[in-house]
Amino acid sequence: MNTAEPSAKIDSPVPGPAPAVVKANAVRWGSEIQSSAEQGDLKRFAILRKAAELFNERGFYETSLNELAKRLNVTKPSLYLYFKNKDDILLQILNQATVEFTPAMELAKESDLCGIEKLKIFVLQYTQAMSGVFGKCMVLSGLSPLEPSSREQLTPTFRLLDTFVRNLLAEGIKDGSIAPCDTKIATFSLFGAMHWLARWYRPDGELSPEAIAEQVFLIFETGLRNVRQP
Amino acid sequence: MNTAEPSAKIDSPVPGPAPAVVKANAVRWGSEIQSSAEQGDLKRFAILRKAAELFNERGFYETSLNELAKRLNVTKPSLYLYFKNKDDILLQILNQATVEFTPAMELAKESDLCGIEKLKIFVLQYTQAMSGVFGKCMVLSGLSPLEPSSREQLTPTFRLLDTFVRNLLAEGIKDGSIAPCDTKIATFSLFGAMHWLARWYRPDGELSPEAIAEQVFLIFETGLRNVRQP
DNA sequence: CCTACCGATCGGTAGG
DNA sequence: CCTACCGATCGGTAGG
Repeated sequence: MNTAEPSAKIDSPVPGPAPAVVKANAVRWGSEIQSSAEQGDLKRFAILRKAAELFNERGFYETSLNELAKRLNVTKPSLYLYFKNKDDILLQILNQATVEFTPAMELAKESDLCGIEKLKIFVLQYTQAMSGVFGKCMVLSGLSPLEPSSREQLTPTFRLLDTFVRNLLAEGIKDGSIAPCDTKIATFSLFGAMHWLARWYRPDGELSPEAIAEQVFLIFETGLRNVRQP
Repeated sequence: MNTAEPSAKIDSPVPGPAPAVVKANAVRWGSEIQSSAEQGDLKRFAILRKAAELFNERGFYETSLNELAKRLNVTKPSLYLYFKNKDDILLQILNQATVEFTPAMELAKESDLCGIEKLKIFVLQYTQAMSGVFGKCMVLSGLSPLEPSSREQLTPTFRLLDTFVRNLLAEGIKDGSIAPCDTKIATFSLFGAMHWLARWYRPDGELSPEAIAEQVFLIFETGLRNVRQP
């Protein structure tokens, strides 16, 4: 008797290809039949989501696969039907994180605005992506627990992310919307601020992710010094 | 049997450069005689330093005590003469980090400047402290690997650090040198930027810690938007 | 799909 | 006699 249906837990505010969630324990031959492949994807995603939650709460190394399995009401060997090993779980979490922050780059790129305005779009989108479970896991667990081979699989994406922002700053400096500055350090400062936010952000806080993102951008946009009253 | 005093306070007056570690097996009655207590302190600090380096390179969990001992040309049991356990090593590293960043608060507080100028002093000092091995370890390893009891021992200091900066911002807003903003988010953004820098900073890079610190502050002080050419 | 169990390696500590 | 340290091995637990 399997009372556990991990896919029933999924509620996905995911920008990416979030699988539509239906009650998986519903009529097996009802109007909304699912192929076993679809069910497998849902289960895989449920594991991914719960794993990210636990990694964020306790840390990657402090979370055992027995614990993860227990929280999903399955047994440890079941996890290996969907993932190669513990490393693979984190890798797929990080892959999901990249899926969720990629629109931030695309939306900024597609817009026909000046540098600082494009940066605003990016910062707002990216910060919100980092407030999700997968984004937070990317910030909190990072790539260091991964085996070198898994890490190398992700580095191109992160390098792209970095150069994207740096180019955006350079573009803004060129079009005059951004003050001349060290784009490398500005880029790192920006990511640092956004990632640090992901660290302490709690969904039950006072401010919404949108409001936080706007405040962060505002500080970087106009600075802290009061120009009117020096 | 534990002969080491894990709770022993770190008396090392070392904000920045570590004491030059001399070969302990050198001339026993040379001109520079050391008491066994002094030798013990030097050895303890040498372990601390090497541990921080390894934790920064590979991570806390990826570094075994055997590996640490090997790199110090001693055996693992020797480590337990100076530390209670692996947890205690990280705890003392973080204690050293707090010793190194505390002057940043004191110097800012002692100065008789306005809010934004005090903030400048703090940011410059703190960023440099974070570019040291102990500061980097604080950022990279963090408090999460610690047992709850060890973590609780440090949280007051970090809470103090946070409120210090937030109060500094409030002070600056009051004296008119800092533009009105959400001090909570500004504080987190600042720490995020400074900590992220510690993450990628390499001593062999182009820019000195001082130059980097100045750039970081400049971005937060004046912002990215070009006010002359809107 | 579960119970049971492995090979490897960890942190920590015994005796000499 | 004490300190520092070694070779050998402990119990416990991780991934699989």
